[in-house]
This record gives sequence, C-alpha cells and structure tokens, in this order.
Amino acid sequence: MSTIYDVAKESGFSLSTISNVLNNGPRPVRAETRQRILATMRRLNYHPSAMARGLARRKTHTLGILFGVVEPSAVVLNAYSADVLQGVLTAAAATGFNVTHYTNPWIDAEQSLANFRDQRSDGLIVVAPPIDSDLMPALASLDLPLVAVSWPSGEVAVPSVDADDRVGTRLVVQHLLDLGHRRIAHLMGHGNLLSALTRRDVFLDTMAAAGIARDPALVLPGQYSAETGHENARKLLTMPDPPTAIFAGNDEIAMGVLEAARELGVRIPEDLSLVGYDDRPISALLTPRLTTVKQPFIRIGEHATRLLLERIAGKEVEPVMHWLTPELVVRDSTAPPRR
Amino acid sequence: MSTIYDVAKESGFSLSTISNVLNNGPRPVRAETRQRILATMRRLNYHPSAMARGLARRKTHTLGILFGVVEPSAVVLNAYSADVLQGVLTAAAATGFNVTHYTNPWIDAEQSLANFRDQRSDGLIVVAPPIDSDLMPALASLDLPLVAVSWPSGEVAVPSVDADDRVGTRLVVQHLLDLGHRRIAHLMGHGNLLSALTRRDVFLDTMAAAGIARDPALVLPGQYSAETGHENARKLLTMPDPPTAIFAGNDEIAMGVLEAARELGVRIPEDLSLVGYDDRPISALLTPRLTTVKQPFIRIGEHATRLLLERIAGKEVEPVMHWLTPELVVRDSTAPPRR
DNA sequence: CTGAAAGCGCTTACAG
DNA sequence: CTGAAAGCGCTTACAG
Repeated sequence: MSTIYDVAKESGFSLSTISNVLNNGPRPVRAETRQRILATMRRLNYHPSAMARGLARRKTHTLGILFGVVEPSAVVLNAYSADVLQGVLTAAAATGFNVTHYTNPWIDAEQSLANFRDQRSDGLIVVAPPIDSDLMPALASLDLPLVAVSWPSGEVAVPSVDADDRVGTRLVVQHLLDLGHRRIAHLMGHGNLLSALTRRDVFLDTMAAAGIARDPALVLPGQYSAETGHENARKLLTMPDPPTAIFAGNDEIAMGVLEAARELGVRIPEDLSLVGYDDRPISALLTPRLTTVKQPFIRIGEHATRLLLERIAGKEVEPVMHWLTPELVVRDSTAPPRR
Repeated sequence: MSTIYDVAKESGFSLSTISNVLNNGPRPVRAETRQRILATMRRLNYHPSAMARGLARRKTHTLGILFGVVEPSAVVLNAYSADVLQGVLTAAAATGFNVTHYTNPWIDAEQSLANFRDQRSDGLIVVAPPIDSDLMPALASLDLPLVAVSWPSGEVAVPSVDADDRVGTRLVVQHLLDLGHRRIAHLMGHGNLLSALTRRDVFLDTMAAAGIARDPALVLPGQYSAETGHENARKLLTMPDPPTAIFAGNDEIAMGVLEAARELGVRIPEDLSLVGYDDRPISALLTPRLTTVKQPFIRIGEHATRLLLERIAGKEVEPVMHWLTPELVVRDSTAPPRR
C-alpha cells in the first residue's frame, strides 16, 4: 500500500499539496499541479487511509448503530430493525458516511459505557432502546451526537423518530366508518407495549368522536400473535350480535382472525371486514389480501440518519419527536357491511 | 476526552507502561503499577481511541460486510441477508470485533474498487455477490482477507459458505417417499437461479434413485412467487391423474399451491401433501402449518465470520465451499397418500 | 499557489 | 520491570 509520502516523493510536490488535492481544498491547487498529482496517485494505486485521516481530523466519517436489546446475550435484528437499518444504510451511503455496529450487549452504564468512548464513530443511532434500562440516559451523558428511533423523547432529551400510531389508527377507524361500519371490534396487542395501548386508546377516541357508544365487549386484550387473534375472533364471531368489522392490533393477530373466520364460515369481506397493522410482506399474499397499515420503517431509518448527520455537521437539532406518517393500504379484506 | 498522555502524566508512568497495561502485554507490568494506572484511567475516564490504535497497529479490529447488490442504486437487505447479518454480528461480538458496512453500490472495478482500499476493515464478508459481475474477481485481487456467502467457489479462489440445497432437497423427497408417495410433482423457482436448478436436479435424481419413472408433466418451470405457484398448482390438480404430493421450490410457491387447493376443494394433507423450502416466519402460521426446509442463515453468517477471523489471525483458510446442512421441519401439510 | 513542521493518540523496537 | 524516541499516515496552522 502506497502512502501520501510516496505520492509526494514521486510527484515532487509537498504533503500539503497532495492533501489539498485529496480533499478538494481547503486551499486551491493549480489545475496542472492537481492533474500531475492525480496521475501519480493513479499510477501508485494510492488510496488514503481512513484511520490516519480520522486520527488527524478527529472525525471518523462513520455512524454507529445500536439495536435495542431484548435479551442481554442477543443482538436483535427483527424485520422491523432490518428495515430501519436499510434506511440508515441508504441515507448514510448518500453522503459517503460509513455505518458501524455496536455489537456488545448492554449490561449497565458502569460496564457498558466504555464501549462508546472509543471514538469509532461520529455519532450514534439507537434503535428501539429498552425503556426500563439506563441505556439512553447513560448514552446521552456522553458527548457523542445521538438520535433515537422509537423512544419516547420526554424521558431523555434526544431527538427521536417514530411512526405515528395515532395517525395510523385514525386512518383505520375512519376507513371502516367511511365504509359504513358502526359495530367495530378491536383486538389488542401486548398490554405492556406502548403501541398496543396507543392503538387501543385512539381507536376508542375515534369511535367516540364519531358518536358511537362504547361497547366493552368489542375490545379484547391479547398478544401480538395469531394465536390470541384466533381465540379472540372466535369469541367475537360467535356472539349473538357479532361485529361487522375487526381492527386487529397487527397483521399477526389479523391472520388469527382470518383462520377463525374460515373455520366458522364467516366470509371476508362479505360478512366481516378485517384490518391489520404493519403490512408484513405476507399480508399482500393472504386470501383475501389484507387491508393494513404500512409502517415507514425504511423512511424512519433514513430520517434518523439525516438528523444525526445534521447534528454531526454542527447544526442544532431540537430534542423532539419526529413522527412519520404511516399509510393505509386498502386491499381486499374490507368492504361495506351487509345490510 | 483524556488521552494516554494524560494518564502518563497523572500516574507518573511512561507511555509504554500505560500501553502495556491497556493491552495486557506484550511485556509484563508489576501488579502494583498496573493497579495505580488502572485507577488513574478510571479517574480520568480514559478510554483508548480506536483510530489511534488502528493507525499504530495497522489493524482496525473491524470486519467489513458487503451485500450483493441486485439493482445498482439499492443496498439490498432482504430477510435472508438480515439473518446472515445477525449471524455475523453475533460471531463478531463474541471476539470483540466491530462490523462496518460497505454501502457504496458496486459499479465496476475501475470505479468501485478504490472504496475497498481505505483500510477501514481487516477483512471483508461478501454476501450473495452477483455472478455476472467483476465484483468478486476484483475484490479477490486486493490483499484484503475475503470470505463469501453464497458464491460458487470455483470461479474465484475464495472461501465460501452456503446452505446445501442438495441435502435439503433430498430430505424433502425422502420424507415424501417415506410417507408412501410415488407421484410427486415439483414446482420450480426462477430458472436462472442456481438454487432453483439444484433443487430440480436433485429432485429428479432422488426420484430416479428410488426407481420412480420420470414424468415430465410433473415438473413445471416458474418463478419464486405465490402467483406461479397458484397457476401451476391449478394445472397439476386438474390433471386426470393428479400428484399426491407437491414439492414447491420455496415457501412462496407453496402458498400459491395452498390457495389453489383451497379453491379446488383439495384438502391438505388428506388429498395432497405439500412441502416448501426456506421456512419463512409465516410458514408456521399457515393453515395447515407448512412442512418445509429451514435454511441456517444465521449459522451461515456465524460460520463465514469465524472463517474470516481465522484468516485475519493469520491462519491458512482453504478457498473451498463450506456447506451447512439445512433442516427438514415437518409440520401439518404432509401425510401418507390416500389409498 | 506551495512547503516545512508539528500534531492527532496510540504502539513498538531499542535501551537500560 | 520501566522509559525515551520514533513511527503509523494523514491534516493543519504557520510561513513564504
């Protein structure tokens, strides 16, 4: 590997001039000089060392990414995280930034914070940090620029990006109301997750705002799983006065509903309209193709990355929530109620 | 940020001694000296700079990862790649290595190879490089340690890791034969993909080895999609003498078969056994739960990482294929044929 | 427009 | 067991 010294010696120019050609500045270089130097670089197959550069500039031109860790020993990369990462990579590539993973699982600030002090990146994106951990407060205490994905910003003053479940839920309920449904049920996800609670609350609020009396029998607690979706749907569909539409907490729950409807001979969408949430890849392949809410995970990753790059560039970035808007994808599982 | 100089000044010891404490060697340090230095580090909140270290050692302690790019402008991170990445992260974390992404899309050697000359990583894992590109030959010409995932090793002498489709296919066919099936159909994936061709060829070979005469009407070309699965399954199931089992090229094709069977009133597994390939997350949630082949993507990532780490550590690693064994997951979509 | 020198924060022979 | 000095490959004031 040739170095900048080789280029200097070969071309006859000084280190400073080589460096200014390399970086297109800060000071000007005569066109002919530049050409000669570039030719020498090509001939020597020279490429600058990222590390030497980083050390001299005290900038790595690299973004760090850390995934919230559910079990201490595992790096968690679910479909959600993979899409966010996809967005991060795309946005980083657009500006020539590298992306590096922080892979050590977080134990606590005492043991784990040291990892983040080695200056291997210019800033950090934390994806879905656990709420009940000292991770975010500890990271925020560093002087490392920080942006979070899916983190309730109030707790620690960090800019944060997430999809707006309130908007998504309103889209769902409004869609069903517009079709003429009044008797709409909701199957909740895990009661200790913010998303499940938000979807339920906004469901109730939107129904109330539409002047529909609340029926507690139509809001069933559960899990984000096909199993509880199946179980709860059987309860609903065997009621004397079953709902004409079900808003499932997510697509997995909706798949359970689909199954229950099939077993009971309830046709979708003729007898029952069904809406999911998330738009998992499978949802467009189900029969019927599922109406659902597409979460903008890739865009979330891109947006978080742009915020972080601004912070790194020295701009002020307010520590507020950035809500991205999910999108209702209307397919074949919803229709007007029979009369 | 305090530096090693601060620690030296504060503790009264020299740079060399501090460095030897930091690295536990190479030369011994008196226990008391070590304690005093460690205490000083803690007090100053000192953590060594990854870049300064990297520059001095000419080792970054970092692995690079590059995803094969299908369309030039996109970083491709599908479910397959995400699982491989998961494995890479896990294995890298186990040895304290960092993982960094090479995000610039590959154009050609002339334009793109420079990216890989900046010494930002000690080695590179390439996931699913395109076959018809100069990417692998070009990368192999660098002095960067290289391991590929899903790359036919013969072409360029690089150690490569992949799941063995031959083993997986034999498991499928043997399972169906063991259940008593003789009239087994196969729905192929894209004819220009190695996996589709391998699965077809091994299907035919295994059937022949079992003494079953080949019936060309039972092997249909197609795509890795539910659509062609649906279409082809309708053809098969409306034959005068339909097959008693279908081996679908992958789970998506199998989903199309499921749909066609439902439309035609063909019960699975009573009237028809069905096997997929890949074990996508959805497959365990289908009705009936799909018998399929689980590909060890996470283990592939781990294995490739370990090979690369060995190369980096200076061990000889033969440029051969490492075949990992997929696993047959028997669920509810297969049963003995009716008689 | 160009050059010589110091510095980034470490590691590693070389000496003792 | 410990220290002083040179070096890793760049960038950046400082001079001209």
